[in-house]
Amino acid sequence: MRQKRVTLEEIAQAAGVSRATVSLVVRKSPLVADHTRERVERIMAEMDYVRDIGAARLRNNSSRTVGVIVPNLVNSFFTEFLSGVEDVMAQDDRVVLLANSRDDPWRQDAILQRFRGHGVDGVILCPAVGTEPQLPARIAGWGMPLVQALREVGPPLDFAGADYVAAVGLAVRHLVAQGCSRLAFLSVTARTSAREERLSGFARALAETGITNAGVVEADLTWEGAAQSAAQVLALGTRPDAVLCFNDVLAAGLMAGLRRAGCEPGRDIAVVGLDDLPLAELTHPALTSVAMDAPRIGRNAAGLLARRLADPAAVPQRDIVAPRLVVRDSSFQKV
Amino acid sequence: MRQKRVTLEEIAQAAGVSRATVSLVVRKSPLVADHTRERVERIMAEMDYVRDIGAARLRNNSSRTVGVIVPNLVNSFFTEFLSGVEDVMAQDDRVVLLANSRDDPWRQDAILQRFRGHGVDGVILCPAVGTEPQLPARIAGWGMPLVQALREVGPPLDFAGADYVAAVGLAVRHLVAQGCSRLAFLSVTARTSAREERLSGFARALAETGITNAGVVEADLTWEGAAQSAAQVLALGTRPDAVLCFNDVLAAGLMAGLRRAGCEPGRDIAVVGLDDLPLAELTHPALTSVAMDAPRIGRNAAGLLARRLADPAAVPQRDIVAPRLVVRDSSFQKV
DNA sequence: ATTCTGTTTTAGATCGTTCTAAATACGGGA
DNA sequence: TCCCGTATTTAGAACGATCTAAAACAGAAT
Repeated sequence: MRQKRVTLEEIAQAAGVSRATVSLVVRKSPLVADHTRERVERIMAEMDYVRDIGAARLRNNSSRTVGVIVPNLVNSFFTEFLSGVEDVMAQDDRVVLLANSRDDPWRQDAILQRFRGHGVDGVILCPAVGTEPQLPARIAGWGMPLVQALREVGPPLDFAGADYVAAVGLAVRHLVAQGCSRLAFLSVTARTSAREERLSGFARALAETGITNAGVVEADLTWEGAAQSAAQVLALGTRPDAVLCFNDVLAAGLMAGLRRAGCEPGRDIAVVGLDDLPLAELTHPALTSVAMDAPRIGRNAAGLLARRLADPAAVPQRDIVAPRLVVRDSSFQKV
Repeated sequence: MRQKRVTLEEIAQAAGVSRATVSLVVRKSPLVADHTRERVERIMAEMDYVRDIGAARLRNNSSRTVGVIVPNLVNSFFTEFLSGVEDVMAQDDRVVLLANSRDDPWRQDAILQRFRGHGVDGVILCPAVGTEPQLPARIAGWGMPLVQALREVGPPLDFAGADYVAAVGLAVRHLVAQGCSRLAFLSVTARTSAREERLSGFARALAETGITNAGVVEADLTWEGAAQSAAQVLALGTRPDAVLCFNDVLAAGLMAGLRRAGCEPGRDIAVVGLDDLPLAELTHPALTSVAMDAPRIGRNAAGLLARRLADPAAVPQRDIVAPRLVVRDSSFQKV
């Protein structure tokens, strides 16, 4: 039932030339004479030849395949990121092997081994929570080019991300301009570089503006978790008049929780998210957020990996996208 | 710089056995003696051996790789579906090649060729809008096992989807129970099997309940497109008191558009979505929707493909998940 | 005709695995 | 001791491409 594919040999036979010549045609080498190239190409088209990339890789060690590991396929930030990666890779005639680590370093390890077995040319990794800092070095030891994205462990290497310190700064300054003076931060339990960065951005922005830190509350990274944390937010020592959230998912959950508690977000308290997911437009009130252009980060990551593949010795590079404040209704109090 | 990998040959050398024996160990064949197996396995671990699946495929024709083609990575219905697929495939020690057709049949063709070149064992396809009905036959001609998901073209073959006819029925009956009597349907411009199924479900449900069809409006499958269609909905010959939408994204957009037009959804008019995306909880009012369990459909699709790979001659099977009505606030009028 | 260019083409080895078919080892039983 | 069956191991040929180094072929200059 399973067909066997047309091979170089068969094309060669049909065209009356050698395998090697056909191979040159496939790879668009300038060495072959025009008339031969034409004839061979015609025959390839007629016989529906498809080059076996696996076999090619065995010989020349390039599989035109890259692995992408994300911790999650539900949060649309990751899927938009993924979309950007896939986009560039497809343009470059590469294929994406996708895997979901579910934020589990153990699964992540298994995935890496699987990718290794499949001979990927390189990997784009958003490291799972709890990833050991030595991982990038270990991967390098395998001779596997690596780009980290969105999150990062270990010493600085190729990395594509967003400037969350600046993002938090934008948000804080906006809230201050709205007249807020007691800011809280809704953080997450999961320890990632993304979390540290936002927290340190928050501390710095408060210092720069001289505004009161009303406290930091932690929630599980789910809508429900955030909704439940509303009570803690309201019970903080100094009652905040604005809450900056780790991301839009938490912000949306928090708003729902606040309203349940009889506190109307956007009127009684300002709420600002980070990432500007599409859902920011759908919440009520519409959520003020800081846009990070996830697809762009994905494209950057793909670009970095391409660069690294082209020149394994290149000096490490970091591509950081700038944030953009998107003002909606959730931060308009005291109109 | 690029390391060369440890090969069977090297392991064989170190263990003082032949390549063939090591290969048997790798594949967990019962043929090897226990003491040899142990020794070889120990050495493999020590030397960090990783089997080259590409090379293996070249010989035995199974790459443990499957392609997945989705038309879109933004709509979370597709990404949840994808997540289900990836889940099962990972369990089964298979790897997912992901590609985004962007609903473009031409791109879709290019992707299929690329997958072919990579020697995927099979493909899960959600056909792009405008896909020719002969495509499944063509793919079969290549000897490439295929499962269609969510949408479908050509004669019935392996397919994983949801029962949208029933889903629409649930929604209509719910609206009728709420006292609605003039139903409109907000459809999409893109012609897919998914669209036809919902429309015919709508027609059938109206016939069964004897309710007035207030008309069908078409919108682009975007939040903005739906918002703009609100005017058309309100201008229908018979003014509808409920609108059933192609999916939640359209429903959310429509609600925004209605409110802009001074018509409060959930009070002046009922709105019901399909799919029950996470966003249904975030809209205001919270959106009544019919849940389709996208990850489950993904798992089904993966299961169907696994079955087909195991037995290429198996009779075609269709896995259809049942819908579940989730009542929220957008359909509670006349409380 | 011969030598010398430069352009095209090619035979054959090679990548790392699996398959086939056959070889070898090990225990009895005759 | 020899033979036979079962359990284990193996040599060598695949798989389909690419690489290397060399061969064949042109045309021009001698």
